[in-house]
Amino acid sequence: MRIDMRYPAHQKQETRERIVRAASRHFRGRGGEGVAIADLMGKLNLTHGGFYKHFDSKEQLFAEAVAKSFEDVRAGFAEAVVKAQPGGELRVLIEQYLSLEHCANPDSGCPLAALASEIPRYPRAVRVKIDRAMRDHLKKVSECLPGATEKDRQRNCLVLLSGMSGALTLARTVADKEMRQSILQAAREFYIKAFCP
Amino acid sequence: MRIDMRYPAHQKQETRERIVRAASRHFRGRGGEGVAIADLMGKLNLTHGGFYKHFDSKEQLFAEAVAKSFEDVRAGFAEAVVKAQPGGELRVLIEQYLSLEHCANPDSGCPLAALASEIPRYPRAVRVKIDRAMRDHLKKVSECLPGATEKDRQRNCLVLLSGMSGALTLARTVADKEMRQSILQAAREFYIKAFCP
DNA sequence: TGTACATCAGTGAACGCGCGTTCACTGATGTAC
DNA sequence: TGTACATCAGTGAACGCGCGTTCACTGATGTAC
Repeated sequence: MRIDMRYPAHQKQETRERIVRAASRHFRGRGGEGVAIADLMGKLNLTHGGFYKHFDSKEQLFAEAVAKSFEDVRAGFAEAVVKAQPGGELRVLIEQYLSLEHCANPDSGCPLAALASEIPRYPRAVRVKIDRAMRDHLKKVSECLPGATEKDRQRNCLVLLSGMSGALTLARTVADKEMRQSILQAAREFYIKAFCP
Repeated sequence: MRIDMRYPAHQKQETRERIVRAASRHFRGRGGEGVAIADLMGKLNLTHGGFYKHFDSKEQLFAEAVAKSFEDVRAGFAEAVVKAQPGGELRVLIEQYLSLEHCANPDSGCPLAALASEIPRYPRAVRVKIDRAMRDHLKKVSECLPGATEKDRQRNCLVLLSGMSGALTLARTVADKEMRQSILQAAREFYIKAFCP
């Protein structure tokens, strides 16, 4: 009897990560119900059947993909922030978040803006996972914010991030380009004034 | 040959309105894809086939229902505002919007918070219709806001409404009740300080 | 070094269900005469 | 006042499609000996 029959290679892990990465973009771009497993796998030159070798369900993938999206966004923040002059980090963060570019590219942007209104409708297990990722995100981003105590900074961060995501979503909703611009601009000015020392 | 064969009664109009009203609640509560025509009609003791005597498509209904939702919300505002002491209208509006009650009842609440992130994915025709309703809403609500010119007030209104809807959506997303409370409270304090003279 | 073989990621057909939309129909309404 | 009949809101079976999930399979990997 064999007891030590090892599985081959770590390639599985890699495939799994490719799926999550692709899903993260697709979900943000098209919403939870706009993404079909077969399509998603097809984009990676895989067939849909294999999906269940990696995930229990589409919902599980959704939760992981959203969590991953927060990390993505933070990476984008970090990139922008190092280019900022000292003291101007927060301003850069706000300007980037409320940019036309972010507005036009939901699939690589903030998952809160892209998916927020559908998340509350997912089952608790999914939401708990997303919740954790979000708190983590909040905690990390709050380091850039003003506030005497950590609690203060986190409260500010909550308000800033939710406010900006609301403004971005609103901008994406309106059909008129000019209106979109002016929403973004008004929000930029407001949040910079409110939060940048 | 008869030329003047009138249709019977105005009852059709009434049915149509009942459908829009029910849809307005259902869509807010479950999202665009969470509502099935047959279900919706069933709730009104009608069968699904008749739906197409009133609407071209589900999307058309969605657009109308969302537009209707804005009116609903305004009616709720108006009700709260008359109870406020003079000068305190805006504060009441903010407190009501960011209340636990609004948070717990998306189906009778703000469509922006309930549906915002899926609207951008609808075809242009739908968005244009929703857009018009939203501008109308904005214009009317902006009368309660501070600001020297009408443009100023509208800009403020844009920022306030989008910000609050972001905060409300975030509160609905988190799984933990205490966190939900503290999001709402932080946002309430912030927006009251920022906008109430 | 070579051969048998267990494992398991990935394949693709099939299942089953939900649901938007169509369509032939029914029966109540109310006008024409 | 009564009767024939056109209209059309509402019915419910049927169609067709998309899609999540399952399952028997294949073939490459790499271990055992």
